[in-house]
Amino acid sequence: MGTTQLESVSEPKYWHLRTVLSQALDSEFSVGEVLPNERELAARFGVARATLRQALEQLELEGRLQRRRGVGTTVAPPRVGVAVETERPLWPGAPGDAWQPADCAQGAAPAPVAATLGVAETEPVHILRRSLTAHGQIVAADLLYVPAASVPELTAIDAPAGPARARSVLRELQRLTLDGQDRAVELGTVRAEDAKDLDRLPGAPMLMVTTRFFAEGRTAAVSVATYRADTCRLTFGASGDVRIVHETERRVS
Amino acid sequence: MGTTQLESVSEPKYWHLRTVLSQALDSEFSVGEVLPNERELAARFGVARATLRQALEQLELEGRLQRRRGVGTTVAPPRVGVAVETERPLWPGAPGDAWQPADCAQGAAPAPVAATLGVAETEPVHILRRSLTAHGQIVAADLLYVPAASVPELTAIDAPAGPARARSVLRELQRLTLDGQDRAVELGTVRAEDAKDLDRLPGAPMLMVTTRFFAEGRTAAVSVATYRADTCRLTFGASGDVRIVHETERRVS
DNA sequence: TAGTGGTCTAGACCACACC
DNA sequence: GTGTGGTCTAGACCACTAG
Repeated sequence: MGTTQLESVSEPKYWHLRTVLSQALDSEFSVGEVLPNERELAARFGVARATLRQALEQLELEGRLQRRRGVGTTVAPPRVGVAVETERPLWPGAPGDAWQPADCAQGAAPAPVAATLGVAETEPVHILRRSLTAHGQIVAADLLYVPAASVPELTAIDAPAGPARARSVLRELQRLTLDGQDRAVELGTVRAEDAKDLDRLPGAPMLMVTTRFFAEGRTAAVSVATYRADTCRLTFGASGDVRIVHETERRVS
Repeated sequence: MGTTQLESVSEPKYWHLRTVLSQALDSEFSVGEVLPNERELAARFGVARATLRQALEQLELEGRLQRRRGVGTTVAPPRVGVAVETERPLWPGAPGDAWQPADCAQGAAPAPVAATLGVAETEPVHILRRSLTAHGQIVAADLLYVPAASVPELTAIDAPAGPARARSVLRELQRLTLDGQDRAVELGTVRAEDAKDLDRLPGAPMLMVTTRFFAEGRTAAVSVATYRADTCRLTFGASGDVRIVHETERRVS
C-alpha cells in the first residue's frame, strides 16, 4: 500500500479511498493482518481522519474489514455461510437445529408480532431467547414467540423460567404438525440488549429474518432472528458454499 | 417533537438521539411528512450537526427515514415486501416474473461467478441486466450470467446486443428443465453504475441476493441481484404481508 | 500506561432540487 | 438564487485493550 496521494476526481474522496484500499486489501494483505492505525492511514493519504473512517466504514459494511476498539483494524475472513432454510420446513429446536436456547420467559409480544400470532397485545406469550454460534463467535440472536395455545400441554409447573423451560417449549412444539413457514429478510440494527453478546456497537447493521410457522390453520409461532451482517451470508436451499461476489463487478463490452 | 435537551447518560449521544427521534416519529409524524432541516434539528437538540446526522443515518438504515439532497428528510413508508422466492423454482423471465430486462452483452464474468458456472474466467458469457420496479421506483438491479452452453441454440445473428438479445436469452433459458436453485443473501453496497438508476449515493446499503440455477447436472445460470436495503423487505415462501418488527422490542418479565 | 478505534465539535464548502 | 442534504477538515476527548 503506497503513500499514494489522491488525485482530484469528481467522486467523493472517501469513495475513491475505499476503492484504493479495497485493491490494496486484495493484493497486499492477507486475512487477519492488521492495518496501520487510522491516524497513520489518514496522514498517508492526506485526508482527515473522519474521511478515512468513512472509507473504512464502507469496507466494514462490505465485510472486508473488522475493527475493534483498543485493538485495531484487521482484514476480515470471508463471510460465514449460515443455513437459514433447508429443503424442508422444520420447527425450531428440531434435531439438527444449531441454535442454543438461552432462556424463556412470559411476556407481551411487540404489537406486530402479536397481530401475526392473532393474540391480544396484552396477552402473555412464551418468549424464548436463543443464540447461534459459528467459529466460537455468536453470530445471531433470536427471539421466538410462542402463544400458550401452541403448547397446550405445557404448564407453568413443568419447568421454571429459564433454560429448562425453553427446552420444554421447544419439545412441545415438535408435537404439532408443521404445515409450512415463510420468511422475510430485511436490514436492521442490533438490539441494545444483544449488542454485548454479539460483540457489536449500538447501531451495527444486522440481517433480520422474520419467520412465521404455520400449524393447525394458524400462525403457531413467530421467530425474529438477527444475524451479524458483517460476518454472515444467509443461505437458502440446497447450497452452503455459494461463493460471494463482493467486489464491484467489472463492466462488459 | 419537543426542544428536549439531552441529559447525560452513558450511551453515545447519537444513539440516544436516535431513540428520541424514533419515538417522535412514532407519535408525532406521519408517512411522507418532512422533518425540520438538519441544522435546525441539531440546534434544537443542542448537538453538532455531525452528531445529529449519525442519528439520522441510523434511522435511515432502519428504513424509518428517507433523505434526499436538495429536498429534505421525510418519514419513510413501511418497507415494500418483494417476493424473492415463491413456492416453486422458476427460471428468470418465466411468466409472472416482474423483472424488466434492460440489455444484454457478452463479457467475462467476475472470478467467483465464473467458478460457480464452471467456465474459464476469460470465457465470455451472456450478461443480462434487469431491473425491478415497485411503486414507480426502481428498487433492485440484477446481473444474470448465462454461459453460452446454457443457450446453445442462440446465435449471435439471432438478435443484436441490447434488449432484444436479453429477451432471446431468457426465452432460450425456458427450454431447459430447471432442476433446482439456491440462494444466498448478504449485505453489500450499491455498484457505482447502479447508483444513478437506483437513486442512491455511492455506498448505500443493499441486500445482495446470489441465486444459482441448476439444470442438466450443472449450474446453468447465476444471478446477482441487489435490492435497496432501505426500502425493501425480501420475502421467501407463501408470505407477502409479514409485518416488520423494527423497533427495539421491549424486554420481558 | 500507551495505543487503538469511537464520539463529538464547529466550522467550511459542494452538489443538487426547486422556484 | 435559496435551501437542502453531502462532504471534508482539524482538532479534542473518551472507552477500551493489552502490555
